[in-house]
Amino acid sequence: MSNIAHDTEIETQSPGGCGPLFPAPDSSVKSTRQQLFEAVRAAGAISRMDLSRQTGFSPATVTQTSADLIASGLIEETDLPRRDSDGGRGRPPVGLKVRPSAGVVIGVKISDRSNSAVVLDLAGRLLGSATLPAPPTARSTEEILREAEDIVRAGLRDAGREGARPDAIALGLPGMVDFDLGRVLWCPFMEEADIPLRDLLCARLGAPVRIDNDANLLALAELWFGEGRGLDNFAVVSIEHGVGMGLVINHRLHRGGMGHGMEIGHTKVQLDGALCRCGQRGCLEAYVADYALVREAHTALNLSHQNPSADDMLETLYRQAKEGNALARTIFSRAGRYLAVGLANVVTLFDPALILLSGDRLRYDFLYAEEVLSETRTLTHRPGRPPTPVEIHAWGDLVWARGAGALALDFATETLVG
Amino acid sequence: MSNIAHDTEIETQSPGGCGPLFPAPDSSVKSTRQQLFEAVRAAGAISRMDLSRQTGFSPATVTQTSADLIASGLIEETDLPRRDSDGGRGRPPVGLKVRPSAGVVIGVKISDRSNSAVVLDLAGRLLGSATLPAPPTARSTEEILREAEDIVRAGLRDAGREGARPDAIALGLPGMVDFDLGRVLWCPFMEEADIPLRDLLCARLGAPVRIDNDANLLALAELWFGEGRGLDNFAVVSIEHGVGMGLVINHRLHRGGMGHGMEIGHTKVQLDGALCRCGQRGCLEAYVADYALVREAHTALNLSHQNPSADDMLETLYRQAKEGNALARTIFSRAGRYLAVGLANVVTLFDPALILLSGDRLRYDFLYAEEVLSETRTLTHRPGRPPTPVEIHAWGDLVWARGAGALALDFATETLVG
DNA sequence: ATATTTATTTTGGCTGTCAAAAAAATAATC
DNA sequence: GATTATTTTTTTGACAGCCAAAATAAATAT
Repeated sequence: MSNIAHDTEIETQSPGGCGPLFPAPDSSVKSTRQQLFEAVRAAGAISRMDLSRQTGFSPATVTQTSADLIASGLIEETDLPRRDSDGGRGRPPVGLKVRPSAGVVIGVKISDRSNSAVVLDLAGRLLGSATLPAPPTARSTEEILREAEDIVRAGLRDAGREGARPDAIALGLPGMVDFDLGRVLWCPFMEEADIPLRDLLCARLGAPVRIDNDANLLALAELWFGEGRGLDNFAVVSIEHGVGMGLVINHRLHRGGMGHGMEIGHTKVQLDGALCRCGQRGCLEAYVADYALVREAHTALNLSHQNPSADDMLETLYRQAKEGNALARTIFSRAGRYLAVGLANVVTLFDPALILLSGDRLRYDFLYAEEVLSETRTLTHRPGRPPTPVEIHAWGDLVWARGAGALALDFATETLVG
Repeated sequence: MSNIAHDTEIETQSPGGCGPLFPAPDSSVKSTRQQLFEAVRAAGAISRMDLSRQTGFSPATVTQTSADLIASGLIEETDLPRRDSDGGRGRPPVGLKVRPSAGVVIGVKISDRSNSAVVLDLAGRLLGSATLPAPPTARSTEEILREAEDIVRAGLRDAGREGARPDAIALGLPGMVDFDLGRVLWCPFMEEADIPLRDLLCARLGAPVRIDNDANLLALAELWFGEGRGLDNFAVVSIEHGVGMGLVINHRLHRGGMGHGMEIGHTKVQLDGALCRCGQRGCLEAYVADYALVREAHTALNLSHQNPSADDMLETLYRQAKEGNALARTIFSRAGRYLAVGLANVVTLFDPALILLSGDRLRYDFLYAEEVLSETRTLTHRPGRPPTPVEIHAWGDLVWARGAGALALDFATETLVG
């Protein structure tokens, strides 16, 4: 017979109701105006009917709202490339596109090698860019501010808009950045910590500013301009000095519970493993980052009497591996295996639709080798399910700035259109 | 001078526009009616003014909509507990609460030990429950359907609603479940694979059905009835036969890119590590799951001549560890260390506001020991940031069914209120 | 009793959205 | 070349939803 049992500890939950508690009214709902504007920008050029079909708004609403957006100078009519689909009968559609001069935004990336900036119009098109060498030393907040100012100015000059006041500026840098508060909690090349950089920049540059972690910028670059545009969710993993990750969930960048970046570099791939610069052992970064490879190269290449720079050392190690030096090869191959474990864990935990690998070209041959990808596939093999695709995406040096540009674009759109 | 460089590969992206591409009009927007209903349920009992303040709708709208909801028989007025805050001057507020008889839903959990069900009213209150032993053998789809029917009937009987037609039923089971398609891709105790169980159940039980992975149910139980109600995001990790995880992001259960559960159990904690039943090596599960412990117990306890059940063996191992048997202790302590690595990786990657540990009481002493939690803290230590809280949450056996109840409640709400 | 305070309802109006009809602009057909 | 078919876009009129402000209700304080 039925062995019915009551669960007494649950019975007592009555006073408070049930269901998720929402802290504030959901602010993520965009106005029709903004939705349509963004759909126009996403499409490049699109007819009113297609807009209606894509967004679900009625043709009447699209006509009205687009008239409104045109009157505001935000979009304009344009020719539409001939669509060969059905004969071409009927009234030909007229395209809508973002009016380029509706706004200007700037995306900036500050790093320990070079600073760069892109200048974009409100349609997301590149108006100009600039790259300036960055000092290799630790820098004060004041220096960072000046560098930001310089690179912004150089970018505007290249775009032929000297002295223009951008509608939004976004700046990315490595380290721990609290996006919501606009503070740099820690940055590898900054002397000070916990700096309210966003507000300082805002005051200095006379434009609204957002700051973010550079790994997030990569994800934004893919989401806005690259592979990720059509995907519900994906992860971008980048190997530079550290190992970073940006995660897009449901078409939006996910910044984690505390508002900081996702730190794949410090996931543990080995219990009691190699020492990481964070002080812990077994971090992925301690196996695949620059300094980890250099550390091993130091031993393997027997270069301890010289004192070459880290970059040179890495270069040498890389060359030797390519020439067939077994020791040098094992260094890369071990790093590669651990990288595969790290990637596999991301796949297993998040199950993203795609993983994009990004970073310095130097590393492609070894760390992004087919061997690593195949090991990742092995480690995540699930019967009956296709393996998560892992792609290597090589961009130019301006990706980061481009991602920052996307962030700025998003911000400016809210201000100008919303 | 400025070392300006153009990035040619980007210049050529013009045709397609930029920004995320949204596949379909965002369907996640709820009607005012439903938002207010859910706010009432979340609060338990709440005045119209408080409702207005919480949801951001004007008092006028709240009055109108609540009148509408009352007319539909979904909510009703109620007394409000005296609020001592300010003197108690002015017109006393009138409470609103969900009308209990507005609907009935059932949450069901099928497992390899016992099946259970809870019957809830639309306010989320427990009307009745039932638990029936489950056969330890592999079961056919037909058997699962019959068991589901039985446990639903037993639940309704316990709730004194024999023969009632529930407004929604949700069912959870271990394994791989495709929520969106309503299919069981694989379940440890089912003979067949890739079964459209949702639709089969729907036909059999005559009510709308949803099915989900049991780890997700735990997360839903916490989100609706437990610790997670007030949190933006959190993870629930459960150790049973396998190791599962449910992840709540932004007040919503995240089901992963492919729609399946997050599989923390198969994250790799050791390169070339212990063999897992999934065929791979180094999975967390291969160190902390039942069968892993039993495997080691087999060696340690020197019981190979007998043939005790896995449960008995675990019990023996546990007792011996408690009595001070060093070998038995090392088994648990190693498992604990790997669990710490697994948890640390979740913290590092997701940065959730809270991690809840859930599972069988038996395991609390060793796998959920303070030692493990402290190791997790060590492995995730970030200077300047407080450690991610990890809590052990002990529920009764009905948690899973309760989580399924939440899922059913959500479904029924949409149908009845939306 | 009267003033004060807080909650709720009523009123009137505004905004956004849509369905349906009309208009516009083309190709196909006779 | 006129007519018809087809597709896009605009116009029209109406309705739903939400709100601000005023009015009403129900209590406490004086």
